[in-house]
Amino acid sequence: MTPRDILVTNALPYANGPIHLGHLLGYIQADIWVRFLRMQGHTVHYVCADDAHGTGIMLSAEKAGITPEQLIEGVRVEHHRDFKDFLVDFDIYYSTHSEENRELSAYVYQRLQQADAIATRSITQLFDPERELFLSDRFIKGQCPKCKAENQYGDNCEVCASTYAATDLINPRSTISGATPVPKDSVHYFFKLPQFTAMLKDWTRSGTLAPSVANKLAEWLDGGLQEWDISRDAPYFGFEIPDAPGKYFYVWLDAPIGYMASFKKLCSEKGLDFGAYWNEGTTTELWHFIGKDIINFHALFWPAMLTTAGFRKPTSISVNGFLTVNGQKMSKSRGTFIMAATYKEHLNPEYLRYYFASKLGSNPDDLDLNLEDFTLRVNADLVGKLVNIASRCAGFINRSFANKLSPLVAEADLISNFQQHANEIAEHYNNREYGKAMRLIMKLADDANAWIAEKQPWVLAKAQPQSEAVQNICSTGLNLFRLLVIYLKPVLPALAAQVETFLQVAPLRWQDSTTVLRDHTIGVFTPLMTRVDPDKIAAIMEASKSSLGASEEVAVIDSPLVREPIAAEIEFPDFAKVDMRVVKIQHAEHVAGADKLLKLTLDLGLGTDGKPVLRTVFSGIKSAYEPEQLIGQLAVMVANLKARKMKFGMSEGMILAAGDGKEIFLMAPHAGAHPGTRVT
RNA sequence: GGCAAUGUAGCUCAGUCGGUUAGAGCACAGCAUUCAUAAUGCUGGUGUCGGUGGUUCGAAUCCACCCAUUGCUACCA
Repeated sequence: MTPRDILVTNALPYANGPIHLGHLLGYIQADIWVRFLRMQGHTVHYVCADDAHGTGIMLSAEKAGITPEQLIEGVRVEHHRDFKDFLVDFDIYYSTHSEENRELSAYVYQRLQQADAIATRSITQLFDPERELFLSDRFIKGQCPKCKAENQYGDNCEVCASTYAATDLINPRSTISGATPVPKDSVHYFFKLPQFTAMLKDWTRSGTLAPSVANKLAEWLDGGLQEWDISRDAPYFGFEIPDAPGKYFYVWLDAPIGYMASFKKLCSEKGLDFGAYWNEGTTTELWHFIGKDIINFHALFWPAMLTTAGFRKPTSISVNGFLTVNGQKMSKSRGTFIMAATYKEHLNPEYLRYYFASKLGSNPDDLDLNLEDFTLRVNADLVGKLVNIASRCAGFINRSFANKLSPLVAEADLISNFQQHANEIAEHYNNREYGKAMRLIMKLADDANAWIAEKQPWVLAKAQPQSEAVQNICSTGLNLFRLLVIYLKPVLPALAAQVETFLQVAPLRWQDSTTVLRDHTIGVFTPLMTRVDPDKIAAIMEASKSSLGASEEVAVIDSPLVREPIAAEIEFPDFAKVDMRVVKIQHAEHVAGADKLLKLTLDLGLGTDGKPVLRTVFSGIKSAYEPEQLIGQLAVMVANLKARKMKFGMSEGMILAAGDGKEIFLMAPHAGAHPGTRVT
């Protein structure tokens, strides 16, 4: 096996909130890979850092009344602790707000400039005049220009899904100050991405990416790349662009460079060769583990930047999907938005590592953490199957044979069969097909238990406790267990460490799967892992509800008035144009083929001819009312509204109702009002 | 709206270069066992493989359309 030299990075979490279970999926995936390769004897450097720049951090710090530097250092320590708790074994956990990153970002930028890959031009953006800062789309809300839905973000409408520019919003307002944003021009710096289209098309199809990821990128590549805006105006927490006072690098410019910076710091600490991992033409490997939400940054912008700046491109990018809990998006109200720290308080992190591993493949599919399935699977596989093998064999060895394994094994074929699977399992790990590896390992655990059940050492021990056969069988069982633990060590490093102590062996490496313990003295067995207590799961969900539900409420005030602010002022004559009348609903019926409409016949009272004036109105109130309950009721209609042809007929007016789209309430006069009376 | 991914037993997932009665683990039922953290073994039923139509001697697997879920739609973080 040729030794590999690999630099592995994990996506940089944003230094603006705690690590949750969704984050952990990607980190645990990468960590398992790193641990596996290290066990095989390869050289792996594993780096990460906090992503510490941007408007979000600036505003959070302000809100907390501290400096951004204070905020990000506090969060960094917390993040690093969470990762350690989940046994994610980084060589360094740094920050993008570092001197190394400032220098590297400036360097890369200057190389881009020299290569004529930077353009500048003035663009118009919305500006918060109160706070004096430019507003990105997520900080602007207003009415959708297409469907008129209220309270939509500046980039797209969640109701009608149309996309638009923030400047197109009706009645836009800053979510930071509430002020009405004004358009303002400013010079921005752009990375000329389109000139790399051909290179990227080749690179994305060169085997560095999973096919489904390459397909995703093809959407952008075929649709035509745009120049990428890499500057932000002050005030902005980040690095100022060299020779451009008041202009800062956009956080996503310096975030991936943070991988380099973090590694550079590690190099200076450990005397490693930075260039051996980053220079063009190097033979070492560079792997990025990321979530599928940031594919474009890593597989489009980043390789283009690296190439232009004279660095190597990534060997591969491994993409993971999102985590769902109980089949749904993580939700604060359901208690499934679980923080790493909350989980850690109640449950063993290795349970989660195993569960993720058992369901992870190399593809970027979403992964569901079904808490009931989690409990059953962990208990059955780890406690019932795996640990049980040691538990049922160790007693005999401890009690009757002075902790000594026999010089012989009872079933050499079985052991050798276990050993022969090492390569296949290794292949699965290497390909990040952990689910396949776990299935295979658990199949072997089943075989081990079945074999012990067949040999019945307890029956032999009853007749003759000191029987050599008993020692051989149990020694074989413990050897099988040892092999399984070697195979599981990348996933369960803490369990493996306990087993190393129990078996009194040096830290297990992959190569150790070729050997067998004979004539070897072990320690006394103590329970290695306990079952998942369902009460703990309930406690986690309860804690997740209370800790997060509350803080969330404070941040966002939700009321009809907030969702839909009062419209622009009008004069009385404008109001007087609307002629509203009391009506009696003479008849109401369902409309065949209509999802939302009811057909109403409204009685306006007697007309000049002495006959009742009747109007037909189609009203979208089907979801809230049954026709029968409406008949005979009083209501209010707009009587002078121009008739409108609808799919199901003419609608001659509108009936007044209050509603937010979900609930609907008809307006009704108090009892005694007469049909035809004007409402003013 | 466009694009993409996903949709296989109660649950979580394998499985498709088209080919015998569609698989695993868990759950469930019965039996056995009691060395082991009530752990283990054996046996057993379970599915219109999202829907409709097509190609084919033959389709979970290929094609078309549709439905559902999720995501993306880069000058958001």
